[in-house]
Amino acid sequence: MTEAVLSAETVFAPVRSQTAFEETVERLGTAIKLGLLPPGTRLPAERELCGRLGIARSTLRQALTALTQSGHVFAIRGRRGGTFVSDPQPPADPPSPQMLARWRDTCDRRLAVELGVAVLAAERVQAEDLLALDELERTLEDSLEDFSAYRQSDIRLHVGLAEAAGSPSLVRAMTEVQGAMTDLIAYIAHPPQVLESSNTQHRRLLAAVRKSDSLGAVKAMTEHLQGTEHVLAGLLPGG
Amino acid sequence: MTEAVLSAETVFAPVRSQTAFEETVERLGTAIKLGLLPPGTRLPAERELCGRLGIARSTLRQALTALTQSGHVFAIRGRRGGTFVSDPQPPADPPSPQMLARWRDTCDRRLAVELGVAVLAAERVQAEDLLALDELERTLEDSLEDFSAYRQSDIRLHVGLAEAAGSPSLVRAMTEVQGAMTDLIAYIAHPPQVLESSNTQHRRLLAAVRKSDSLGAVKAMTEHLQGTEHVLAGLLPGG
DNA sequence: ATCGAAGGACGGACGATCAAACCTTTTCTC
DNA sequence: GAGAAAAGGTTTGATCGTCCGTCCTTCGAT
Repeated sequence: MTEAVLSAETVFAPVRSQTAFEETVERLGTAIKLGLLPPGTRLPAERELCGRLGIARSTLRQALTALTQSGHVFAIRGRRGGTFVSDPQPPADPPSPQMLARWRDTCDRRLAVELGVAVLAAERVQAEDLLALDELERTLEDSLEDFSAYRQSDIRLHVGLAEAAGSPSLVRAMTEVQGAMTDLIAYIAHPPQVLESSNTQHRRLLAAVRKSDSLGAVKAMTEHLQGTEHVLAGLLPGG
Repeated sequence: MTEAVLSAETVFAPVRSQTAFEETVERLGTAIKLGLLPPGTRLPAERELCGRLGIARSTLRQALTALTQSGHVFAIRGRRGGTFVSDPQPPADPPSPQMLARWRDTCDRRLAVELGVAVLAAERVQAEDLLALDELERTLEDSLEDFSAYRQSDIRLHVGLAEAAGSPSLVRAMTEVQGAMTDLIAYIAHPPQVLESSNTQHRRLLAAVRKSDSLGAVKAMTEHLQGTEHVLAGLLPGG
């Protein structure tokens, strides 16, 4: 009976109606911040992109204008013009208070996505996926001194795992949740030794995935995520 | 490099902008179908509910009208009136073609949510939660002959676990994904022996959660979900 | 010099949503 | 029995987001 009441809390919680404009800014902005669309990348032409996104061109232009003003993209007119990802990217802005207030919930969501991805990747990974993932892991080894570069490749690795898991929803969820995590950890110092231990976990994770060892992948991933969570718990309120 | 292309596929995928009206019908309808709002339940008064949902009263009424016409709720006027969940509920309509086409993706999403919930519940469950979960598990034992009743309690158990996990997002995600699963499995026969083995897995799951054995919970949950997936794989295309 | 492909700008139409009233029904209270 | 109160039901107008179509501007390729 107390259960019905608890569920009702979430059933009757506010409906979050993002507009197409907001959602587009979010999607493109996150992809850019995560490095999924690296600096210099040319976006599809407006007339094509609005079709792909399923929105009107005017709505897409609103989003692109916002991203232009925030410095994430710039436009070049004329033939061979287009909209390009800026280089360098503008500095990330500090996490919002609401973001900080919900940091644990964000970590929980991330946990779910990453565990699901770990299990499915272990079940479904292809040889070619493993080659790409190994390459990314090697890149990570060489980026211990540059957190920005490290984080970029780290994201690629995790999103790459989601792609190897073969679930479109989980790829989407992974990018969303990595975007949220990036906002949280951008301002936190990550000394090389922390990244080193993170890499150890990456290796264990990939080894388990290679052996199709779902449980091993879960174990490695759990430890991997606990590292982040402990750091955040020490620095943020409500830890 | 091939990776950037793959990610772009999902980055540029259509933005799905549900209207407040649609989202409200979905939320309330799912909660009702899942039994989170049992027949006879009185919803909060319109003037209060629209405030809680963060929408205008006219929008809420659109949603309530839709749910009334589909037979899920009915309204009584006058003082002491209100909007009530119908008893009995209208029969579920068959899964849509798109639903069937994406069934594997739905299972993947479910896997992620359930694994995350399993791990977090094992870490955070309270004694009182365990009492309620045990009670639900006992109810399940007595419902082997009535799949409708079984499914209802099954959902309660899984949502209850999500609540024990203490993550609002995961409670929401769990109800969403259980709603999707319900659409998929409503028309599939579930003989008592299948439910019996499902119960065995429930017991193992709860035992692991009780021992704060995250890995055991993951293992039990994985096996539990594989049962469903195998059944679906045998009956639906793309298996 | 011209054409084509790209971004840029404008305006009308439409639908979803909101806000604020007001109406009708029923029950509780005095 | 006469309100008052609490609920659903109705109406109206304004606002905003979005779509669609059209046209303008820029500039590299031919």
